[in-house]
Amino acid sequence: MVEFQLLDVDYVNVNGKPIIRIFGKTEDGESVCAFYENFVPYFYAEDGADRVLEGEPQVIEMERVTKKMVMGYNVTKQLYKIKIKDPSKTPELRERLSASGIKTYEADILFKYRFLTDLDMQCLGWIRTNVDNGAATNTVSVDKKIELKDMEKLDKEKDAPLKIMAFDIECIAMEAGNVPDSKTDPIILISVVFSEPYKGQKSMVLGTRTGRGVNPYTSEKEMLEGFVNIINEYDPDIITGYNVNNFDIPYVVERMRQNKVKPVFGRCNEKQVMARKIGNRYKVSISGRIIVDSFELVKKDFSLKRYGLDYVSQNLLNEKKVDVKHSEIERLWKGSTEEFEKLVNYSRVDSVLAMNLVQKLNLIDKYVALSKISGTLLQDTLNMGETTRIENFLLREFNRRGYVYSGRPNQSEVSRREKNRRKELKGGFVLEPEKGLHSSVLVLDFKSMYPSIIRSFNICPTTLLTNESQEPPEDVITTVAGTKFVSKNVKEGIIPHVLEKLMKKRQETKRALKKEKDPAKKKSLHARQWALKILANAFYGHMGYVRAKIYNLDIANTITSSGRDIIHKTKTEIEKKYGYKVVYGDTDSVMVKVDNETDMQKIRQIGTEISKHITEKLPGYLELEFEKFFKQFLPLTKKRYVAWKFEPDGDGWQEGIEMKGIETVRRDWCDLVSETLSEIIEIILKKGDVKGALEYFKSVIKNLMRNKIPTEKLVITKTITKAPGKYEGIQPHIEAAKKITARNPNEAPGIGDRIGYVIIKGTDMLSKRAEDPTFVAERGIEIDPKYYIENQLLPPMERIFSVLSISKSELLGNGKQMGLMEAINNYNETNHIKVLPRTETNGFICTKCSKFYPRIPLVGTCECGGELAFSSPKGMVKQVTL
DNA sequence: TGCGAGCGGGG
DNA sequence: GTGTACGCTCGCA
Repeated sequence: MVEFQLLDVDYVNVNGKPIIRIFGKTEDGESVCAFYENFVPYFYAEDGADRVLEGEPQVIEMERVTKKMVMGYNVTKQLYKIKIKDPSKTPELRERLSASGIKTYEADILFKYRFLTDLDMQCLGWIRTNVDNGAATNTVSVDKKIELKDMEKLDKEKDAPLKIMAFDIECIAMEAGNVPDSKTDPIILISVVFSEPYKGQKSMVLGTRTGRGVNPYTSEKEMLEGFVNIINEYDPDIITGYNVNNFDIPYVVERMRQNKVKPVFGRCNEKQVMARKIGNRYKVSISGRIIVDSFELVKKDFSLKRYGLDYVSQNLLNEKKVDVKHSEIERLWKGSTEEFEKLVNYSRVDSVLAMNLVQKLNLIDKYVALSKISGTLLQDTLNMGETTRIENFLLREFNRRGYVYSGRPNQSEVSRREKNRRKELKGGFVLEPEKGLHSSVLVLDFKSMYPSIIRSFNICPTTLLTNESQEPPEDVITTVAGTKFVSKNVKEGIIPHVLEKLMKKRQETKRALKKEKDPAKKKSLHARQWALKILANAFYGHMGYVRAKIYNLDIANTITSSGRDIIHKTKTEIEKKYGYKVVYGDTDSVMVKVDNETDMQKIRQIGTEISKHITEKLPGYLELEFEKFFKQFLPLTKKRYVAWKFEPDGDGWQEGIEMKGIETVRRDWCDLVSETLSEIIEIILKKGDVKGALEYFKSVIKNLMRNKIPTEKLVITKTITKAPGKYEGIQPHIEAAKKITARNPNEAPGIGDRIGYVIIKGTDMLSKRAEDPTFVAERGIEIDPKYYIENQLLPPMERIFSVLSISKSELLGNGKQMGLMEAINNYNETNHIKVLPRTETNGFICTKCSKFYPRIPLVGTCECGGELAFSSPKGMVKQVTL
């Protein structure tokens, strides 16, 4: 008997017959490959297929079947179920049929998914088989080979232990300053890190130079062969590294090709590792193993200013890279023993960090949970988007109930949909926010609004009444959008049904999570409830996604218009019944100003009371919830606000600053901006002191004018993206790079390097005044305060103050809300810029050439010399006086 | 405001 | 492999 957990599936063609291979792992950590024969590929096609495929040798059998269609209530069709020999011939047959105007169904389901769906097997699910014989094949390299004859699916929560291997390569670019080219530039070092010791070692560095801690090889070819052997012997389930998908793996594969080394380090001895270029990215696959690119996962899961390995490991792991610049690698490689050792260590640490990111941040937990729920293979869950998961999930649910799933839209269908969607799909309801700083605001949210709407109105392609629907029944729900769905009594929609299952499972999981003490189980339960939420929330978006197989604009519109209707009614009811003002609302939430109530007990009570009342009045499963309390709430525009929030936390409250649509960290801002912005927001919200915030802003400007701000806070960072000569315009970071190069040709920055610079005083054009911060600090060169005030500080600060200057004019002295302008003029007499309060304006427009500016340009006039006027969505408003 | 181009990470 | 595969930021009108 063997029990194993399913990790990956593929198939091989043996004598014209496909054999499914299931790669898995036992609880003891043995790798398994189970072969499943006699699974026949098939698809469906409409009438006429018999004629077109007459005499086709691929066809084994054509069976007449009646299938339910996904789109429209009670639509059935007579189809042919066409069984064929070779799954890879399907596209060809599909195209032939389609050329004759015959529609096909499920002819775009990958064979491995056809298998998983029909046998109802889950990725990471457990399988038990009584056969324990080694299958007679040496095409795979695993601990156990099994012929899968009789099997049983097990309901087992436990996960098999997965072996991880991280690696990183170093190479030297022939052309200095360029990224190495795998066609010409050899690999010099490969570092490898193991999650379980391999030959007693936690890590290894392979190299073509001898030295301490290096496994030496006489040539690159030999080293690559050594690398292949290590992988195959260690037999990892997961291969990771930083940017392995788009750099290391394609690079290694190409070097192997150059050196005539077979890139075979998957669990199949016959399949080479694939690294195919698609667009400007690579798609890589290693059969039987899972590639986890820690760079791509970090980028998806964490919001950071930068994603370089140095920055990422510093910020997420609090671990440091060995400090080696790319330009130094060649020198270290050719240098002294010590220098070489530094390089070896540098390489090793990079692999360690890639491994630590995966392990310490639990990067794959979420994807494991998503795979288990959606039935998508882990590798696909990692690489692909939500669409794949939803479609894999729904294929099972629809097939199980006698439906044949719709096909993927072709390019022309996609563009047709895109055109209509832009015109016709209306989004959620966003209330124009009441201007000003509000105190005591309740935030009430609809719990999973769109899923609840879908369930409440039984919204599903299979319940939608279309003109193809047979015998429209009496019991019909007419939605606010005018669409009609049969009620649940007549027939429960599949999507509402699965949503109910998912939402209930989530509640159960959350309950279990509360009781669970074991940290490992807690982690997996947490990931599970998260994945259930993500999947449930994705259905609405999916049906409104133009590439979805079950795209339906009417359904998407029904969901959003129901949402708008509900929010609208909620607002009206709250204002009518309680006399409170709804100051803002967005899609599924309303913000209610509760006079100036500050008693937290009372707040909670009012919030609960309103939610309860509204919930009772609403149809179906819709539920309004008291989410949190904003002690101070400052809306800037739709979708953008800052607030001092208090979230209920047991009997107490969790306090914090919430910012929506406002970034305090942006890569093109220097630290001074982020710091000042955060500070000002904090003063306004927590102290309610707009004047104080203004004073603070003035003091920052004062310090800037007196050259008292540390240079490092003024550094702006940009990446060199192409050769210096290829830049058309003059750009500050390029000018700074030129200066660095001129002073020290050894340190010349190249393509891909990030350049930090500051803007110094002078008469040259701005870009020419960009300077190396170290140089500026050493020489005590004066920075240009005007630049920092106008280009860096002012735009974000003005966004905050402009909404306040109107509503809080009493604080600044009546009619003298130009405080910000004064602040600047006090310290800079030559300044021409006036900050005007933003009322109905969305920017500025030239009176002469009509060029639009979101903000007043520095020079105060348009490029063409024309004068600027306020622009509003309704047109030009009034003249700007400068 | 609304859209298209272009780049990220890696050495 | 029953393949065709981003997603955000920035500059420009």
